[in-house]
Amino acid sequence: MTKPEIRVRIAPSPTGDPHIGTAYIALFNYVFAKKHGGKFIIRIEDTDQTRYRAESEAMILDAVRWFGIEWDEGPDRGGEYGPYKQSERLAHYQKWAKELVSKGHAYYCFCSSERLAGLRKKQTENKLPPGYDRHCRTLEAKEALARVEKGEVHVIRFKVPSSGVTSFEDGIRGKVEFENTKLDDLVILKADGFPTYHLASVVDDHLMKISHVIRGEEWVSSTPKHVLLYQAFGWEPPHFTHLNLLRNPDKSKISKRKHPTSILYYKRKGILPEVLRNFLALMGWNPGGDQEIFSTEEMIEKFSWERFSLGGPVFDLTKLLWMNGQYLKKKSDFEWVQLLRQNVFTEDYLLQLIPLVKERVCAFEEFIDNTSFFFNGDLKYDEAVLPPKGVVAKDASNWLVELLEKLEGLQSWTVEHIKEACENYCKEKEIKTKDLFMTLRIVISGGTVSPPLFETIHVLGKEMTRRRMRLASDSLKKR
RNA sequence: GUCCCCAUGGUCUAGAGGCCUAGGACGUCACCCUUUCACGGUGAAAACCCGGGUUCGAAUCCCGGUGGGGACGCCA
Repeated sequence: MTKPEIRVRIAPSPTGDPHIGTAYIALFNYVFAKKHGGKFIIRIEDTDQTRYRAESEAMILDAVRWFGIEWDEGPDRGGEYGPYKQSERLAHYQKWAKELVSKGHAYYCFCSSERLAGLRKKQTENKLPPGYDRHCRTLEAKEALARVEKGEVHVIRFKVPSSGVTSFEDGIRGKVEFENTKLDDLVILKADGFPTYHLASVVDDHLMKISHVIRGEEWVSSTPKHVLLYQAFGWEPPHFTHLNLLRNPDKSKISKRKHPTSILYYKRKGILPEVLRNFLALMGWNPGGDQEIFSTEEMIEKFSWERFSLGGPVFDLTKLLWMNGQYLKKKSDFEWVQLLRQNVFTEDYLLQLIPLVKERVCAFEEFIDNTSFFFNGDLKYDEAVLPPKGVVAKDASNWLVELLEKLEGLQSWTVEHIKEACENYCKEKEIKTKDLFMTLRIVISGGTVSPPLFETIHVLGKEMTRRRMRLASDSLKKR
């Protein structure tokens, strides 16, 4: 008998920027797979049509590739168990959801979102744990089917047993138990025919022969639901391992409001991918002893879950920067030239910059001065001049926060969209464009003189813009 | 509110009952090196959440509290 193959996956959902948490989870999945000669798979979980961003999928794949871990199967390279995009696998989920209905493990539910919202509100007000009241669970199967056939809007819910205990063996936490009475009947198939995460991941993990599910701690409390689903299907569940979540400096789950979370930010900043891997590895794991600098190959060689400690690690930019310096010092001068050409002075970036400064530069000696803020990280400027005359610091801080939200919501990062968002915001808030734009100019460029604002923001990119606006609004708030 | 997870300096961590006078790293401070800055070197301040057990002995095991986090969506 040969041992079953180790197969692990990451399942990012294309709803925004490639997330540092994805890189973290990916690293441990990858290392675990390589340690045991297994396969590492990427599956795109695009089952939420409302939050779906077309450009996000390619960005995530590119970011993971940059991060330096290669996948064996995935949406772009296929594999034996494809397709690797959930939106292309809808038939599976519908089939298996109906299977559960016919076996009596799931039922049609016709409750409206309004009813559910009202229910939740009432439960919360009465200090009860929110959850579905199983209103449709007792419907006659025949009657329900008739309503479905009539075209009534419905979802499919899973029938959680009303007694008993569901447990699983976590790879690093040991046995975790939940009482079934504490679980509610989760939706597995939405009204639009798309599956929820719970159904899709269980079906796919089974179909793709995933042996170990290594994911973030936020999934611990839904794992019993997944185990129950496996049981209902009559499938063998995979091994589950839940990693601690990366934290903001205030210990809450890492979030872009409080900490840069985009992988692109770190890339843009000039962090080497091998440093990010080394640093992330240290968030919970270490090779033993005092060694802190190590390659991913070394990590694979020495890896075991026994050396993984729980407790949410705060992601410390300062130490990351120190480590990056350690690596950079060891690079040869020639390697530096290569790295600078590949990461900083790229043809592509220079071509974006030149049109912005061409008219204001008479000789190349002026080029650096005119573009330095495009290459710098966090800027230094006199905060006193940030709020326009007659505006209090706190208001200016709010402008930045609110405008940033608008910019985050943009469907694409184009000059037109940025311009529109900024101008609309001024109109909405009855702010003088001159006031907002000067503040913004200083925040973005560090000075009162710069190339055209929207073009500048566009070229600077979302990650840096976000960082500078957040930093500025935070320090304004404190004034 | 309910359930689940976690708990060593400000931060990342070592520590698997005596090796702990709790080790390393980042950061901080001081000094040295140096025309400056940085690097580098030396040193310092800084932690076992609290209370009960178990044990000859507990940072380490058990229980309870406290604290932090996560989850409770037709989001993942």
